[in-house]
Amino acid sequence: MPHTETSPERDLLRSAGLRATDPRIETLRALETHPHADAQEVFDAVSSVLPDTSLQAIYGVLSALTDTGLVRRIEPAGSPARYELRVGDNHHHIVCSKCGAIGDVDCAVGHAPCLTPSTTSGFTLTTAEVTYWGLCPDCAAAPLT
Amino acid sequence: MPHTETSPERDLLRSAGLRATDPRIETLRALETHPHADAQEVFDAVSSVLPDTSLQAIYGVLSALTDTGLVRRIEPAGSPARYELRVGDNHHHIVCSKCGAIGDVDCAVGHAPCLTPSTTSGFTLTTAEVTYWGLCPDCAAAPLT
DNA sequence: CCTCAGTTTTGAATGAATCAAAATAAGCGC
DNA sequence: GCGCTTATTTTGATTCATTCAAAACTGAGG
Repeated sequence: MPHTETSPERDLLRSAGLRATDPRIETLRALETHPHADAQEVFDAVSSVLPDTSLQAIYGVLSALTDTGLVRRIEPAGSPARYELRVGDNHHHIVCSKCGAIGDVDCAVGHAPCLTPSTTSGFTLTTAEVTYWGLCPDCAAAPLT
Repeated sequence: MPHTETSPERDLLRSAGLRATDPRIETLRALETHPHADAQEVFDAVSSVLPDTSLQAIYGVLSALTDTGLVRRIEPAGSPARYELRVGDNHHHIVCSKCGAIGDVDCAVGHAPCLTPSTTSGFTLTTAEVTYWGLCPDCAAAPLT
């Protein structure tokens, strides 16, 4: 009888109109523990609790969660897609250009105007996305490798 | 005797310390004609002039040009890598979330401060990248398909 | 014009992600 | 609680963009 009991993850799934399955519940838990994990990392984490889970199931879960807005997908250049729980929304990401590590960055200061482009080539603008690039603490500390 | 004559592309390559080969010259020309082209599109354009060129050669050319800063590589989520000639640097990109088309956008207004994050999770910041998302004129005109 | 390192060709391999059919199970109504 | 229906997962194969590697070639300095 898998997960007859209630849980925050179960409620979250149900309120989004999704069935509360074990892989989905464990995927949400994995993302709590591993922010910015990619599909493989989520799979590894879920597998340790549900050994019969397939990687394809994880892809399916992640895309269902992304479609319903429970999870956000980020795709930095040169990195596989990464996922994070949607927690409010005022933050961007900083990516280590050496090792690919990702950090959260609070919304830039003084910027409501910043993200308004001056021209849009005829496009209808819906969102602006900011990605910062730099070095994570570890890579900055080991510049000579 | 391929390209003994001088040309803007040849000079550009030589001044970057690269050998002026036909595939490189034609790749630069292809990017003048096709801004934001991906490797396949560059290959198609170059092939029409140099039928013996291989796709792998194009990948090699693009990575040499990118490494020397002659060309900039952009990688919007869900799109293969795209390339553009480095022309000054005050612009960002707007991507059509429906068809993937890309447009240039002049630097956002009033923004020197905008791209300064308030916290950086311990990362050393080097650059900030802005990507706008929206609908291109064509996709905005055909919302019912 | 010759030589050699930088390039390209040719052919194969990788990694991330998607597709599809069959098997399974969540949660509705009874 | 019990089936039924449909959403979800499993299983297995496939696509696409990109990279790797060895051999053949060629630009350009001497």
